Amino acid sequence: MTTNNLPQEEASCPAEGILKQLSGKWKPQIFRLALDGPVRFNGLLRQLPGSNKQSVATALKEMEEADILVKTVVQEKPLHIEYTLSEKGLAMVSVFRSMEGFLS
Amino acid sequence: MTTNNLPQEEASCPAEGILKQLSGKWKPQIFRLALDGPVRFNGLLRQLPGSNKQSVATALKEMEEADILVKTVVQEKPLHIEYTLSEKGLAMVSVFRSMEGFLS
DNA sequence: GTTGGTAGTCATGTTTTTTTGACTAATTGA
DNA sequence: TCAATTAGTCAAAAAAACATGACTACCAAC
Repeated sequence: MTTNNLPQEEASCPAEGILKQLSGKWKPQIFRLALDGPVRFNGLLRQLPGSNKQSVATALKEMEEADILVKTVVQEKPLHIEYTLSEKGLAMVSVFRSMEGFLS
Repeated sequence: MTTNNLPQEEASCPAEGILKQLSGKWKPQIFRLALDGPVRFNGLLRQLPGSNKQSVATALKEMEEADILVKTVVQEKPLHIEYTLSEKGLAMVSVFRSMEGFLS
């Protein structure tokens, strides 16, 4: 058999994939805002000073792909899109909480 | 008074600093190896295929500065240097464990 | 029909992170 | 004294992440 053709990360450190899903310049803050309720693209742009469309769009897409956020088209006027924490996302609160003990 | 001159990260998301201390291409794996006992510079280079001196040196320095690892000169022959998990580093195991529930 | 809000994409440029390869310097064993 | 092992540093290049500005497309109000 072949020895190991998984990306070395996953093989040697299970936490590494999760770490990647959560890190980046805007993801932690988006996560945090999503804890307070559904977030929206333009809303995030306003709530995250210094951010930009491209970066927010990328973060949202990656967090959706990682099944942290769920994207929903809301059939109300004005028609818009909401991003909500998935069950997995919600469960990840424990990860964030475990980090809050280390405020230097 | 001034409103808020902290780096926005720390202000808006406490976990963000810790996330930064743990993320990077090699830090999680170094952390994991350090769980099994003291690690050494050349040893890490051998144990982390694809790594390089510069990156390992930087990771070790940053993890030392973040008080995750403690650097010790071991007065044995051959005289060498060991990096051991600090108390804080050891406590951070809980952070890694909290992530291990999310293996996709 | 023009303005303004929704949610983006695309190409490009800048900045940060990571890698490469050469080099240093002390210690040890033959 | 020569070679190997220890643990790095340094400058430069490559790769990845992030930012900028222009543009698209849909819908609603005026």
